[in-house]
Amino acid sequence: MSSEEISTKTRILQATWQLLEQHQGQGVNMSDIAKAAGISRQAVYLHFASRTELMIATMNYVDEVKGLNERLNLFNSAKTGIELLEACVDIWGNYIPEIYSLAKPMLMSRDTDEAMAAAWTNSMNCLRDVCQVTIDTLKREGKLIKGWSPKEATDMFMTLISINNWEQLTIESGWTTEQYISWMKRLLKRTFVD
Amino acid sequence: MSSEEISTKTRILQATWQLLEQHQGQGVNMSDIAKAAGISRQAVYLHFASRTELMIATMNYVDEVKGLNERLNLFNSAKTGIELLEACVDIWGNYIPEIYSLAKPMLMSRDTDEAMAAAWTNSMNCLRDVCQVTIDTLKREGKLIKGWSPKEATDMFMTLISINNWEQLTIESGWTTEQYISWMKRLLKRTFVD
DNA sequence: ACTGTCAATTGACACCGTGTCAAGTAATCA
DNA sequence: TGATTACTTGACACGGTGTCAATTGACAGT
Repeated sequence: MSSEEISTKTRILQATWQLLEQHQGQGVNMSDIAKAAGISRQAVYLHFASRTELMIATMNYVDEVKGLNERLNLFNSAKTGIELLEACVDIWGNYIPEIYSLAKPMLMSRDTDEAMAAAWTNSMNCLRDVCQVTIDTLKREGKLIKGWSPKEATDMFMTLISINNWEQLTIESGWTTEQYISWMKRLLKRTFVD
Repeated sequence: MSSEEISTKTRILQATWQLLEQHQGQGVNMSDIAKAAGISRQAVYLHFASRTELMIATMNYVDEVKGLNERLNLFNSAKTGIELLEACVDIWGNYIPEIYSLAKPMLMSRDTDEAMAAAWTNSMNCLRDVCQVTIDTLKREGKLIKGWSPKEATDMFMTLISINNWEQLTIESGWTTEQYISWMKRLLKRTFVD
C-alpha cells in the first residue's frame, strides 16, 4: 500500500473518465469500466453503490483534477461587471470542452435520476454564484439594462452559457471554441449591459 | 370498417400521445401504450417496427393535428424583419408547451438513436427556414448587426429559441410562457437588430 | 358450407444492462 | 495459526425491447 500504487477506487475513477472521453460520453457501461480498470464487473460495486454514484464520484474526481473552482478564482483580477462577464465566458467556455464527455451522460440521465439531478445542480452552484456576482456588479454600476431583475438576469445568464447551447453551436453547428467565446461575450454584453 | 371507427394504428398513436402528455414524456414504455390502446404489446409491432418508429409517427400525427406549418403561415402578415422575429417567437413560444411532452423523449434519445436524430432535424427544418428568412430580411433591411454572417446568425437564432432553453427558463426557473416570450423577443432583437 | 386471409392473441424466448447474492480464493495482518 | 480484506466466479432477478410460432375469430369470395 505504498503511496505510489493507485488504489482500486482511483483506478475505477480513472478508467471511467478515460472511457467517457474516448466515447464522447456515450455507450459506456459498467462492464467496460470494470474491464478497463482491470477488475470484475461485480467488484466495481464494492466501491460504488450504483452507476449514478460512480458517475458523481467521477465528476468530483475530475473537478478536483481540472479545478474549476481554482480557475474561477481568476475572477479576483476582474473588477468591473464587464470584466467579470468576459472572464466568466473565457473560463467556462474553455472548461466545457474538457468536461463535456463527462457532463453529457449526466445531463442525459438527469431527467430520470433524482440523485444525478441533485448532484449536477450542486456542482453548477459555483457557476451560478459567479453569474450572480456579475449581474449584481453590473447593477451596482448602473449598467444592467432596465427591466432585468437580478433573478431573471441570472436565470437567463445561466441558460445562455449552458452546455446544451455550447453543444448546439460547436458540435452541431461546427463553431470553434474561439467563435463560441467571442460571440457569447457579445451576446451577453448586448443582453445585459447598457 | 366505416369511416367513424378509428383504425388500430390511429388508436395507438392517440394512446402514445396521451400517455406522453400524462407523464410529461417520461417513463412510458411499449406495454403501457399497448394497454392504453386496448391491444397486446406484441400487436403494436404489427403497426410500428420499433419504439423509435412509433415516436416519429406520433410526432408526425401530432404535427398534423396541431399544425405548426399552418401556424407558421401567420408569417404572411409579417413584413419587416422585426415583425418576422416577433411572430417567430410568438408562434414557436406558444407551440413548445403543446409539444414538449412529445419532444422531450425525442431529444433525450436523439444522442443514441440515429433515426430519431434525423427525424428531429427534419421536423425542425421548417423552423430553421423561418429563422433564416428572418435573418435574411433583417440583412436586406440593413438592420442586421455588423459581424453576423447569415449562417452564424441563424445558428445562434435556432440555439436561443431551442426547447432546451425554453425548458431551462420555464420548467427549471419557473418563468411563465408570457415572461419567456417577452424576454426572448428582447433578447433576439438586441442580439440581431441594429 | 369451405377456404383463405387478415388482425390480433398468447406464451415463450433472446438480448442487454443494472444490481444482488453466495461461495471461494489469495494475500496480508496479528 | 487463524482472521480479515479485496477480489473472483457464477448464477440470478428485473425491466425493457424486439422476435417468433401457434392459435383464434371474423369476414370475404366461391
